[in-house]
Amino acid sequence: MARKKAYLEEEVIEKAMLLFWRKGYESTSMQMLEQEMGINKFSIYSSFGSKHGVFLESLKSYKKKVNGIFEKFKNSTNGVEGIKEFFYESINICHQDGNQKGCLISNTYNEFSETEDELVKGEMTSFMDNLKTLLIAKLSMDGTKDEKTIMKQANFLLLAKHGLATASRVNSPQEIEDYIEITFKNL
Amino acid sequence: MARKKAYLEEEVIEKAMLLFWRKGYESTSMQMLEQEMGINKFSIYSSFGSKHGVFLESLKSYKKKVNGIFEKFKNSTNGVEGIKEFFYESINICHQDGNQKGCLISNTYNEFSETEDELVKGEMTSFMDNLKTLLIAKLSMDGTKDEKTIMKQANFLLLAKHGLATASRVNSPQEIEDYIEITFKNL
DNA sequence: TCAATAACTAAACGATTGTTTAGTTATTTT
DNA sequence: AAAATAACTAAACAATCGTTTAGTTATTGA
Repeated sequence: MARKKAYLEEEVIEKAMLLFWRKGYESTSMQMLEQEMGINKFSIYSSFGSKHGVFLESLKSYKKKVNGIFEKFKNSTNGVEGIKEFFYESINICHQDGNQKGCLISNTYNEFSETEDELVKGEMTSFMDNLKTLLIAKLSMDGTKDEKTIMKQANFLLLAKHGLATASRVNSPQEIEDYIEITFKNL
Repeated sequence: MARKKAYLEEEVIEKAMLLFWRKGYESTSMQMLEQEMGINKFSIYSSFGSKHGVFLESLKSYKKKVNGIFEKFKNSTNGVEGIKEFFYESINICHQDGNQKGCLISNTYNEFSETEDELVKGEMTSFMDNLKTLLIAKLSMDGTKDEKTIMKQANFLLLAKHGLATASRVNSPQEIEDYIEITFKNL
């Protein structure tokens, strides 16, 4: 055939993801992406079609990153304690490398909430829906709570998780620690 | 002297604020501001110097808007119950006019957290610090809690308030209602 | 070895960003 | 009424945005 690609798409997307994670979508330019991904615009466009395409692939890459702790949470059998562990592990990812860049999913959720980008928003919504279903399952595990309580607590935790991810960009570790402790005190 | 201004700066800033509130800073263009404020670029620049200047004035305008409920909270004498009322009134502002645009302060906090804009970030931080001081005062009111507990609960509520304001853009009223209910059950 | 083909470089694309400026209109004071 | 002055209109500014395209380089299969 012809010349081979001098880069692996998976690798350059990982780099793009890290940039989007730090800066958000709108504030990241193609110029920055060129530099960070180490390939030029032509290559970016021939591999991913558009800036939007790079972003969607970056979201996939991030999901792979969190998939480990998500699977572990899915397989946990210790109810509320499993949820708490999941929260702590999620926060650890947010603080990775000493950064405070939050969670890419939550950041994206916030940034795109007022846009018309139904594709990205759909990705976010499905993620939240999956999390809610999982929370309900874990809360039901010990069999002591009625359905109404379970639904309320699931909504509470869903919002807490999103708020926590967002807050991890600006709040101190102590504030976050205190928040988690009290959140799980009465469940 | 000479010709009079055909607009009131206070009025056009109110309109700019509503636009920033809806779209955020970066996604709002001068073209949009012209249209929304009803005056042209020259007038905007002669009155406020720059887009950044318009934004800072808009933040002031928003603070005036929330100042009422903030003062009421400051003067409340019923401890935790006063905090809860303050939370509900804050959420009502977020959902004003049937919109779901969150709280401009929290939105700005999120959008600017990774920028170098120390001016805007300073405004946000001082706002949060004031809130924290106030929360500590209200939590101390009944005199039953030790200092350590008070600090933890203040951190918890600070994060809850920010998370709530952020979540109000994307979560349903039911989810928010459930969140507040359980949040205050844990105190 | 050589035509075929895909990946590369680099420059330019039109559109839009925030900002400025030249020229016109309206109001004020003497 | 006329000179002075500030607010207005509208066009253009340079810079940057995401995207495309023409031309070159490297690798492939025949």
